[in-house]
Amino acid sequence: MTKLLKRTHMCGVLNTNNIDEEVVLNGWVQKRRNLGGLIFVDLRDKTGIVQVTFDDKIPEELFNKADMLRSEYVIGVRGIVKERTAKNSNLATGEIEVFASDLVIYSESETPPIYIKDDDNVDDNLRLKYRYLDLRKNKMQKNLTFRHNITKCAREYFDECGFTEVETPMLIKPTPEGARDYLVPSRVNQGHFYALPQSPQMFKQLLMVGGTDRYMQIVKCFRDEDLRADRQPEFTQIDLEMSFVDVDDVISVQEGFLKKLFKDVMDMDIETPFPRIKYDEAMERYGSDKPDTRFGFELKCLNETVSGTEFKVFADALDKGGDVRGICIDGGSDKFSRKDLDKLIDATKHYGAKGVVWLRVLENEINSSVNKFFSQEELKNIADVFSAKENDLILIVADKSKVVFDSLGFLRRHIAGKLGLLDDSQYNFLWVVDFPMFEKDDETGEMKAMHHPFTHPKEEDIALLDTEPEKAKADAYDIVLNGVELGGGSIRIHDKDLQAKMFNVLGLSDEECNDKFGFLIEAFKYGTPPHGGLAYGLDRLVMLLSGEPSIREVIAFPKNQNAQCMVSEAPGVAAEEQLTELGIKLDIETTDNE
RNA sequence: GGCCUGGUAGUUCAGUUGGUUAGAAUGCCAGCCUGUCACGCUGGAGGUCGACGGUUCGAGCCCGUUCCAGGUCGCCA
Repeated sequence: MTKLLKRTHMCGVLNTNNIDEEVVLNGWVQKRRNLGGLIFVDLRDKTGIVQVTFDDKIPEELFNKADMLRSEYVIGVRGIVKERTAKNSNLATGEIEVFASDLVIYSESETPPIYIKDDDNVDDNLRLKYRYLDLRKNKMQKNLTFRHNITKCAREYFDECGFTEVETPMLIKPTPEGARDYLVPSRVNQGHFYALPQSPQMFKQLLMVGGTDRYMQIVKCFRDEDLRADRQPEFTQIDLEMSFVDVDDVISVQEGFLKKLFKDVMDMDIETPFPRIKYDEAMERYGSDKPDTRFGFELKCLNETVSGTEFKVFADALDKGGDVRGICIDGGSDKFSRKDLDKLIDATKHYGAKGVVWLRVLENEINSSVNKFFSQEELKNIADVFSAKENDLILIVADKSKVVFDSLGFLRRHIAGKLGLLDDSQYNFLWVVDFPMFEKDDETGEMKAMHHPFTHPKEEDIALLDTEPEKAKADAYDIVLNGVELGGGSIRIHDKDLQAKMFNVLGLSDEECNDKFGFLIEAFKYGTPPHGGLAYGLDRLVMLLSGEPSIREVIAFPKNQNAQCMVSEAPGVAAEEQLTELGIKLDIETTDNE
């Protein structure tokens, strides 16, 4: 065992106040620069980098040892802090350096496959495979600390508000609804499976029945769905539930949290209460249920303006009960060439749009892709809906509503990005409220709960459940920041008759209900407080506040797009004995990593 | 499952119309160097061009198949 030099200071905190102090530092060699009779070593730990200097006043043996140092060697150094003769303003510790008097090499390192540098540009896969090296980057350590500060703030705030952190089980009953479950076989109950929770939803409601009053948990959740830049198979929620509350109560507690959060971790004062917008209005104006309100380009409906038109695309859409809507890009006409427009139009095809009609408002006329079908006067009428002025660009989509909203919602945000209108320093919070209770499954035509089956309808819409359930709105809300859904929740049903009605609309038989939610329904028989809650996507929250483009940057060991852990190579093949013990026979061949 | 982009040195990339020995930067190794901090200078090593097949006198480049990665749509109560 090498001698341990007991650390007295972290590298990144040394400054001119430490001059003439003897310090002991531990860390990794960022870089060695040998100038011949003088060796500089940049020493790094999670706080930063400091320069250690070896000169010819030290014993030759020590100097030679310093010459052996290579990147990522782990060392201990004893030395005296001195003011630098040549200062480095790019380095936080650039005013000083440490003249070494002792050096211990704890461990050597092979040449690392990735650079330990914040601004590197290395293949994601390589970063994930060597995540422990990647994590040595100052930026990654900052992100982990930042995440820690956010969870710390959440625990403090909700504790002050009377919440109790309670752990709910990780091995729960599979639910065939919603996202795909991760299944865990039970050895003791062969042929039976646990699921890993997609959220602690039912258990947190049981806690309310159990008198916990206010619950919070920072909790891992699991969904076996395809990955995205902002979606991992295991992710973390700040999960909350409160008894004896209505929508306003939940919202005001959360606004208090976000205000404190921004003060504590961003040192920013944000204004509360946040604006609230109804779901229908969000769709009408932004084509999205999570609108980014940092810029304009709001949607306008053209159904009336173009009614009676002979242009087949518009007429067809209207005939079929669809919509004709558009957005106006202020001063956008000369920023997008014909080729650019073609690219934009092509990109909207992902969202089902078969085409996009464009209008350029010029000095004395309106140029458009549909000049053949519309008179100048008709085009002018369209432009007037947007109060368009010279050099504006209008983009119109006609199709069924969902396609129109999705396409324009995409175009709106995409174009804002291209025009550099997404200001990272601006934080626009928004509550989207009054979500519909149900959505129709396109394939089966069945009604599905938009949020989940325990969501409370708005008081005035309860009667609609019997007559026109598709029109019923819910006491459900999402918190949206700059176009990203940070969290969502609802007031829950606590009345068993109303719950029965809800299941009825969803087309669930008593048997199905019992099978899926029996224990919750049973619990509700014994005195249930009115309750509601909300859950934040912690990873997204950290991503957004740290300005990272992907949640992988704020998760220590994320999965790659195929849901594999590149470090440990999970998932792996189970041993034959394990499977036998579990009573599981595979009907496919598996091998380890090809 | 669909679509888009990519895969060439340890790493990041370039590679012309298909042409002879596949380049650059950086990293690595060795030597020199006392104020560097992207140290400098000199020299050196380093390649199954993702894989397989095809076309061709000749393939990093063209064609087909396939694997891998990222993004995205579907999916995500």
